[in-house]
Amino acid sequence: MRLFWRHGYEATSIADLTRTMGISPPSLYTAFGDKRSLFREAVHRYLGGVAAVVQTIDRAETARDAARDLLTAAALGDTGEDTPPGCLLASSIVSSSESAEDVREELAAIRRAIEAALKERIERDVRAGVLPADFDADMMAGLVFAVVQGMSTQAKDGACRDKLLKIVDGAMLGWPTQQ
Amino acid sequence: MRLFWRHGYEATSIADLTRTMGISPPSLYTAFGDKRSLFREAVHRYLGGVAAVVQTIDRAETARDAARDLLTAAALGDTGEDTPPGCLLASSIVSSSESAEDVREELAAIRRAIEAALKERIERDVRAGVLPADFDADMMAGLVFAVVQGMSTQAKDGACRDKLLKIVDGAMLGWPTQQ
DNA sequence: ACACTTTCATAGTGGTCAATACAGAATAGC
DNA sequence: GCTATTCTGTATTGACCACTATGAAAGTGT
Repeated sequence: MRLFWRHGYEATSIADLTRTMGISPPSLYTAFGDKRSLFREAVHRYLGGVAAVVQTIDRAETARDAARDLLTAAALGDTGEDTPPGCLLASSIVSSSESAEDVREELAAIRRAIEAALKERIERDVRAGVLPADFDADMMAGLVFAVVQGMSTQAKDGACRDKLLKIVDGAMLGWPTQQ
Repeated sequence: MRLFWRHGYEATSIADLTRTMGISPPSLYTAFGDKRSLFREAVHRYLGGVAAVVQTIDRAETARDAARDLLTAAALGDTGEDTPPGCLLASSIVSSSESAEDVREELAAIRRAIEAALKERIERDVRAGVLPADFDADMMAGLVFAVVQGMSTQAKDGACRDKLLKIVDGAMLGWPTQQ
């Protein structure tokens, strides 16, 4: 997983993977099918399942908490001491060859699904009066995920954890103050 | 340039380039040296030079204008009708193999340079009293560039222009109201 | 102890990569 | 008209890609 995380999907070769995992290519293929399936497995382990992420969003105290939790988790995950910089989901396939386009689209679908869950969580708070009626769920969910994506690249560019946590604070400035 | 823009640096092959440009490999190599130099040339044409971008930031009326202009230009550029979705600078090398790591670092340096220029522009406005004394330049410049990066990925994921322009508005909510 | 199944690594498969050697065409100089 | 020189396209280079066929080694049941 670390290799995909560090170098992305296409730049990670089967030979790299077998060398690191200490197994031979046929073992890898009988265990995982093909490179694509192995990558899917890595993404699943990374996220702990899309459903789990969506559930965490739904069960947050408020939409604001959900947004801040997502951003903070991303900032911390992007700058873990024992893990590669950046986010596997955000950075492992951004631009791809046509042969990997469908893998890219799978990741994009996951990103959209999580963003949609946050948007619905925001709309729920708007309906409940927790957030103002003119609070734009589409805008704020989009902003949160743009920032998640952007922080991943910044981490790869060398940004430190404090920098990313500042960005999280900056991204939350548009939310109404608690009171 | 369009090929690099659409598929990224590593996923674009010399064969793709020569086919599209209508020239043969030796012509390309005598004209540009190698793939790396050709890519550098493409980035230069895309940005119109880093110095020009920095100058635009410096010459903006206010730091706020500079930030909004950057974000808006990115949102429009990411969703041009006649150009590939996303941003060449932001998306053409995010994760790379070790052999392309130095090209990636070159792009990262450009991104950092532009962000640093915006940060300094903000600090100038803080010193001049245009922005409050506690306005965090590092935070807001970081936020702007995280959003620029994130919008590029969202555009590649299929986001439309209106969505990105909304995100721009969201990213600007943290700035003090004009008056 | 022996036949049989399963496991796994070596050694390749065809294909594509960035980059170039070389041969033929076109142009210039006289 | 003829040689010399500069281009340009084809074909090739060695390296690496995802993936697999084959054969050796290790168990396992009797």
